[in-house]
Amino acid sequence: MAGQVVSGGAAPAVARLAPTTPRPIPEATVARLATYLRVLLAEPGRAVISSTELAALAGVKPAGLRKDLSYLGSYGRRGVGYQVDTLIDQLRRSLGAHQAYRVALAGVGNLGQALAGYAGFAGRGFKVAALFDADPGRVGRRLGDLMIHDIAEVDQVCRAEAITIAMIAVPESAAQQVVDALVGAGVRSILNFAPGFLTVPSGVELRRVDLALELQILAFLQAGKGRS
Amino acid sequence: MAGQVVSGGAAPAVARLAPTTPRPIPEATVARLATYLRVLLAEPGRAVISSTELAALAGVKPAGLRKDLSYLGSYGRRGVGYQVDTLIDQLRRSLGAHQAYRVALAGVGNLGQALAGYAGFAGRGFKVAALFDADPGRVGRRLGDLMIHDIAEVDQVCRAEAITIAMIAVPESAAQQVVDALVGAGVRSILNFAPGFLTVPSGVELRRVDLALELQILAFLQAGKGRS
DNA sequence: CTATGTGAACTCGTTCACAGCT
DNA sequence: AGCTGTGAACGAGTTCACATAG
Repeated sequence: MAGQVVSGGAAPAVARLAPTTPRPIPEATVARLATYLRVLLAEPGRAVISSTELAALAGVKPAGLRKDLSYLGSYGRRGVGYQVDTLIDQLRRSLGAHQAYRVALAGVGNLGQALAGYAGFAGRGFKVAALFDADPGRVGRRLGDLMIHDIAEVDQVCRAEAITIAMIAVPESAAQQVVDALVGAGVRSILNFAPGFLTVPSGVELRRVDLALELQILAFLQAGKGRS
Repeated sequence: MAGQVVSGGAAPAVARLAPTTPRPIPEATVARLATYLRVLLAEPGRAVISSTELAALAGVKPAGLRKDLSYLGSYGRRGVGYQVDTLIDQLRRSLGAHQAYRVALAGVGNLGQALAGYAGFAGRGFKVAALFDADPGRVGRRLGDLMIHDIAEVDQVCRAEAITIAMIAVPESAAQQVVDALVGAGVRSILNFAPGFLTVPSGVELRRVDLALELQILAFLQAGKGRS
């Protein structure tokens, strides 16, 4: 299943026996681990931090934080806390955040342009490295320092750039065929901003961000149906 | 908080009079209900639909769909299926989607401008009705058909417009004080696009959309998938 | 004595199988 | 017979309490 993806070369020199990572990490935990990493990086000049302190900064409970961290092994000192730089390193390793990912973006309309210029990606290890659109009026133009390619070139460009992660912000009617094209181009992870149900082959991850849905949930809660 | 969950167990002898929802609806179900509504609205000229058909369109399993719909009462006909217009009406009512919500948007930068112009909101019952920013270079300018107000005017404008839902797309460093200002202005539901942990008083709902986080989860799944 | 690591209880949501209308 | 409605089993994830290490 795992298609070999050539990225930059260099095989990991030491295949060290993992001291720990026996358990599968729940996705909810992964999301929080990313939060802990972000918080720690924003807390400079700190040598050691306790679960209570870090939990407060991240908005979770201490016990839950310790359980989350336990998934990546025992990197805390009992009676002391966690060594910050060690913890950052382990979080980066577990999240795969030790490298910078280059992502493709399909759909350079209203939302797509914002994603292409979103400053929040860079600091978290992501760089929008290729733009695609189907509109002839957009293809060939530049956005920031990138040229907008025709969606038909997705295969050529993604393989040349070794891109395996993509975001799509195209109209719902075009979403499925764009997904198919991306998958055909070797993309294995897709973040979809279009509403609607899309299918991908097994081995490809698809996540959806539905902006209107988030508002609908808020409206529901406000209407008092989910009272506390 | 969620009180004791009284699991089902209605005695047959007790006549049930209220047509309204007796059980609390899980948030995960609410999200799917909104999906069913969207799918149904995109399926015109259809009188009746079965759980199997609707489930296929929404990408869920038939049994799960029936359980979801059961939270809003029994509006299906056994042996037949669901009356589409009745179902749409009930979904709208339960979701609070029978009315159009007017939402405020704080932060009219890169992402904020995209949200202000996002076409997907209108069809789902939301209209961006007020814009705010702290940058003097933006305040007073127009975006679409709205004027950008100074964030200091949030109280005045939100109360005048009776706005109770807001989105914030401001830098992380300003997010908490913007939230505080919105809450002070009577906003009870906030969708936050800034990373970071924010606090709100009880009675106010806060949801977060972290774009970089979604990519990080994808990167994790791609790199270190639980299997081993 | 302090703070971590984790088994175990508990809560919440999903899946299943079948009972109950039409 | 067909399809819905739902109790009950199941599983994932969270919380808790305490054993454990420094």
